Formats: sequence, structure tokens, C-alpha cells
Amino acid sequence: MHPDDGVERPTLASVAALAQVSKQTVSNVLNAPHLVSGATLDRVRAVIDEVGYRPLRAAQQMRSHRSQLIAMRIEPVREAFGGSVLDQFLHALTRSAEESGQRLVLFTADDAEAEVGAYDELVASFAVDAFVLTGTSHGDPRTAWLRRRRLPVASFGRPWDDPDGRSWVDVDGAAGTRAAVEHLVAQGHTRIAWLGWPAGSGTGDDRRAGWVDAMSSAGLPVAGLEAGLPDDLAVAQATALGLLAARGVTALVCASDSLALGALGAVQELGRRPGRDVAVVGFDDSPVAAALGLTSVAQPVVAAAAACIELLRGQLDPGPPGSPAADQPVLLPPRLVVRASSQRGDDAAPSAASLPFPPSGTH
Amino acid sequence: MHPDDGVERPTLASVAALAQVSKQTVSNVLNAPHLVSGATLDRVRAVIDEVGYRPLRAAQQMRSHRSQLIAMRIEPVREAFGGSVLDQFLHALTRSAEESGQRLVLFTADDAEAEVGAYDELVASFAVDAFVLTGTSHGDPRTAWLRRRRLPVASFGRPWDDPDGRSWVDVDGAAGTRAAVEHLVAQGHTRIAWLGWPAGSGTGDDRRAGWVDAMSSAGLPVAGLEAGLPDDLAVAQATALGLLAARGVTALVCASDSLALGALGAVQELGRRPGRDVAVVGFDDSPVAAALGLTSVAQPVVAAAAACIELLRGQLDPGPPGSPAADQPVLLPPRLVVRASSQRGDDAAPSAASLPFPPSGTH
DNA sequence: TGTCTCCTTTGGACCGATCCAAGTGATCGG
DNA sequence: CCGATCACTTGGATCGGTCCAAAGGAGACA
Repeated sequence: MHPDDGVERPTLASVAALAQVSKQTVSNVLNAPHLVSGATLDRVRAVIDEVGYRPLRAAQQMRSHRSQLIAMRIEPVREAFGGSVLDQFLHALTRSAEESGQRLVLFTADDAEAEVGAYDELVASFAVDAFVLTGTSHGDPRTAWLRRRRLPVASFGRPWDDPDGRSWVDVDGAAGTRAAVEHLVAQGHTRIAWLGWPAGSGTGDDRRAGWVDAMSSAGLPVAGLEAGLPDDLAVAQATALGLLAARGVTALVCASDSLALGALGAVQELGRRPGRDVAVVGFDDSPVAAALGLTSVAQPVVAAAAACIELLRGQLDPGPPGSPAADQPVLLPPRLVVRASSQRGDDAAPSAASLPFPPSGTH
Repeated sequence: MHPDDGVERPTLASVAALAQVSKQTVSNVLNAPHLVSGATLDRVRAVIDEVGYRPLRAAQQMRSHRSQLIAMRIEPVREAFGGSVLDQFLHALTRSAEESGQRLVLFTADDAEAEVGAYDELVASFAVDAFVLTGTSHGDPRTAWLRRRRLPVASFGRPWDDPDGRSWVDVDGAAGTRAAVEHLVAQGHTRIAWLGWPAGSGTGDDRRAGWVDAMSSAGLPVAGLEAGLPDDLAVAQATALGLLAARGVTALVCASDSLALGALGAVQELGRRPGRDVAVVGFDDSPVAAALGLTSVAQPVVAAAAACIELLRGQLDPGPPGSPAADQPVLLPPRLVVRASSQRGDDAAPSAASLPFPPSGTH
């Protein structure tokens, strides 16, 4: 015999019948318990627990017009190792959503047009309540579409091209690189270079700004100590080689872990010891960074996800007119994870990971 | 003025009114067009297109008891770099699901108990139609729960401990390592070592079997040429060092990219050139492998995702009694992605990525 | 011309919740 | 002793689709 076989799913009506009350009373027990007398409350709750009743969302949705679903686009193939940030974010978001009784539905889209098509389908068919966007450019037709429909939206990542945008959550990249520089200065470094992306990307410029900022605060020069390149390991290695050899650089702060990996390669290629002789700091704290003992700036994805859900909550149930607007942008500070690649310290410290990193073979 | 503002969502009734037919006819146009006359068909379709009508799933669900939702658990933090396989799978699955009009909902769970709780919530509240499992162990209470409820399930990954399990899709790991060995043999290698995980993991044993198999087919010895270790870069580096130095090994096939990375480190540490002197092959084709020019075995995640959806389809709408059972297990062949780390070839080939890999610094 | 099909279209109940308004007693003040 | 108030409970309409059974009309056949 299968214990749960053939058992019909309990409904409001079946619970009501068992508890000998009306459907409405059962509904009240769940949604407005203050309207129900103590005795009835206990009796109904007992039945609910016993049969394991849960309201069917689809039925609730018909009246309430709330699906309790939040949609998020999942990107095709992520850049180098950076993908892990979005993956961690996705996980954290799923968790935050479930804590408020909601669920995440995924969708894909190859271009802006397909994305709007997906919005349409999700809103019209599944009636999703809200969207979480990543890698946003707020000026584009997609955001416009969502705004026009007045759909609750939260972005992970600032809308760089739209200073009026509200409802975003982001990580303070400048604070991250600032912390990195301060850490390096504390280690005695003075020639600290910046290995970043070409100017123009909001995120990249933000991270670079922290380096500039912290360097000037420390009274250190930045001229000639920076490079903007694509997020490619080999290019980074070649560039870092130049900075190390010609500019007397002893520390490199990088806009990503990919770039940092290239930098580590260059250090190795010159026969210098990572950490001891030359410090390298990456960004995003990818699994590779952990495996290789690379110091990196970790994004607070859990907090970011929670903030996104909170932003959506504020838009979904706007409080009474006088209440504080909950849809303020949120800027979160990242955390510097110090590992062997930036520590001169006693050999005791970098015990865990060896630092594999080497000459660019036959180039 | 906002074009789409204040416009009520079209419903079956509103479309029917516009097309001057009954609700049922509109429903037939969508679900049973053969019952509707040509003229009416055209007229109703025109209205549907014009107002952009789409049936509301929640309403359909009430009668049909189908939510068109598929649930999948998203894992907390993934192992080293291997996570990327599951991420790619998730993306592919999302896409395959949308192609059949379904959507993926995510959930998290910290332990088996929480997972069953999540199942319960998803089935009772959201009425999800099916589950996709990853990292399955079919003997455990979770699978039993799903079976008892007769819920459609597809697993990505064989149920190693339950040979009776059906409805799974997996990648033929043995075929992957076999291809790797054959590739290395073709390059002239004869001392080909195996860097794997401790015996006992189904996946690990499977991959090792391919190595054993291909080696014996090629008439090569395997004795003393293998090691089983945790998926740790530093440990792998030390172990590979031993194999290379003491055993005359010239090629290493690894159970993961993390292990392969460690192996590359060992090669570098010995002052040998990766690819030219010592070949290394990884598994999973993570982004890191691509960035470093590491040859690796790529899993056909897109095909795997499609197969999972197909398995579920078969369980959701079982054809007529006589029709072929569609719920047969699927075993997919992986693909060897050859890069510089395993090619002795002319220097022209490994042009792209330099091969950073290095002595284990101060150990 | 009448009736029996077949093709097309229609009305109404129903899925499982919530919302609203109205119905019970019991209590209470006058 | 009676109507008003309060605390609690109930019936019925409703959301937006699908299922079922029956109705209407045209053509076929006798």
C-alpha cells in the first residue's frame, strides 16, 4: 500500500467539511485569524495540519492577481570566471524569495527583442509579479517596456546610463579597490598599478576610481601605472609584464580575477614570488581565486539579493501614503578577502594553497 | 500618454465579445481549431493577434491541473570550477523548457529534510508538474517521496546506487576519458597517468574506467600510474609532481579541471613545457580551461537538458498504451576539446593563450 | 417535403481560492 | 423587555479559463 496514494489534494472545501465550518471560516483562519473564535481556530488548524492543507496559488491568483512569482533572466554563457558572481547571486535570490513566500522563474533571451517577448509571455501567461534584472542598461527598450506596464523591477547593478533610475542594488566597486590599495599600502607597497578594462564601462570605471582615490589619499602617484584591456588572461599577462619590468611596480590591483590571473602569470614569468615580491589582487572572488590563493574583492551577493527582494516588496505593497519610501537605491560595501597573493607575511600564513604561476611558455 | 496604460488584460470573454462569438469558440480556436469554421477561425485569430491575448495559465491550471512549471533545486556553492557545468545545464534546461511552453522554478534546500519540505510546498502550493534532479542518490528519502506521489522526475546524473532507476540522463564519462587517452596515444604518449578521485564516487569511477579501458586497448600499462585524491589543486600538484618525477609519466588525464590545473602546476614546477613535454587533460571544460588553454572533456549539456525535458514530456503525456515507452535512460557522449596543453604540434597552433603554470612557490 | 446526419456554435457548471454583504446569537444599555 | 452593538459565522458572486451536453442550421437521403 502506498500511504499517499490516490488521496485527493485537500482543498478549502474539504478542510471546511472536516472541521464542520464554512469555507470562509477556514479562509479566515489563514488570512484573518483575529476574526475567528479561539475554539474554532484550534479545531480548524488541527484539521489543516492533519491533512496538510495548503492553499493553491493558482486559485488565490485568480482573485488577488498575484502569482508570487519573480522572473529573472539567466545569461547564456558567462564571461571568464566572473560568472560565479551571478550564480551566487541567483542562489541567494532564490533563497531570499522563498523566505517571503515567492519563487523565482527563469527565462532566457538572445537579444533585446526576444527579451521583451519573454516579458510579455511571462506577464500575460504566468502573471509574474516582478522582475529582477542584471547587467542592466536602463535606457534600452526593455526597461521602458517594464516601466510602461508599471511592473515592479529591481536591478542588480547600477543603471549607469540613467542617473534617475531608482530601485537598484549594487556593490560599491570603488570601495573594494580602495580597500585593496589600503591593504597593499599597509604592506609597504608604493608602486601600485591598476589593471582594468577600457574606459566606458560603468563597473570598470567605478572600480578604477577607487584605486585613483586611495592612491591619492596615500599620496602615491598613479601616472603611467595603469592599463585598460579586454578581460583576457594572455593580454593581461603581457601587459602586467610590461608594468612590472619597466615601471618598478610591486603590486597590481585588477578589475577582475581573469586579469589578476594574467598578472600572476607575469609575476611568475619574471621569476618573482607572488605575495612575497609582488602582490596581486583580483575582483569577484571566484572559485579560481580561492583555489590559487589569490587575494580578491568579494561581492556581498547575499545582502544584494535580500536588498533586491526588499525593493520589490516595497513596490508590491506600497505602505500607507505617509510611510517611508522603501524604494531607495542600495549600495553595498564589498569585502577584501586576503590570501597569499598579497601577503609578504611569515611563511606560516600562506599554508593552504601553493601559488601555481608561471612563465608564458612558448610565446 | 502611455499607450499601454490602464488597458485591461484581455481575457477569453473580451476576445469573444470583440469577435462576436462565444467564449467556447475562442477556446476552440486555440485548442481545437478543427472544430471551427474557416471564416470564424480567421476572425477570432485576428482579434487575438490584435489585442495580444494569451490564456492565463493559472486559470487553465484550475481545470487541467497542469501548471507548466518544472522545479529544480539550485545548489548552494558549487565545487571548485566544476560549478560551471551545472550552470550551463541550468541555462540549457531553461531554454529547453521554454521551447515546450514550460518554465523552470528554482528552490533551495540545505538538507534532505528541507528538500522534501520544498517538494511538498512546490507541489501543494504551486502545483509544479515535474522535477529535475541533479546530483542524485536515488535510494534516499527524497526520491522515494517523489515516486510515491507519482511525480514526473528526470535526473541529470545516473542513480549509481539504484540500478533500477529509469528516467535519467547522463554523460558517458568513460567515453570522455577514453577519447582523451586515444588522443594522447595518437600524440605518441605511452606513460599516461590517471589523476582521479578516491574510489567510491560513481562519476569518478566511471571516468577512471575509461582510462583503464583505453589504456588496455592500446596495450599500455596502468600499474602505478594512478592516484585518487580530493578535488584540490595543491594536493593534485604535489601528487602529479611525484608521478612525473618518479614514474616517467608524460601525460596526465584528470577527473576534473581543478586536478588538471594542479597537474599543470607540477609540470611547470619541473621546468617542463605543458603540451610540448607533458600533456594534461582535464574534465568539464570550465571557463578556466578555456582561458588557460587546457584540453578538457566537455559535457553536452544542451543535449542533456533537452533529453531531460523529453523524459518529462513522456511521463506527463504517456502516449497510447501500445506506443514506445519514451522514458528510457539516455547516455550521451562527451566531446574532447583539444587545446595547447595536450598538443606537441607546431608552434602555430597554440597561438591564443599562453600557458601560465608554475612552481609551487614557497612550499 | 420530412427526417436524419454532420458541422458549427453555444450556455452553463466547474476548478479553488477570496471578497463582500448579510445572517446568527449573545451581550448590553435604556 | 426590546432594540442596538458586537463577535463570530455564513452564503453567494467572482476571477479566467476548460469540460460537457445540448442547440441550431445546412445538406443528404428517402
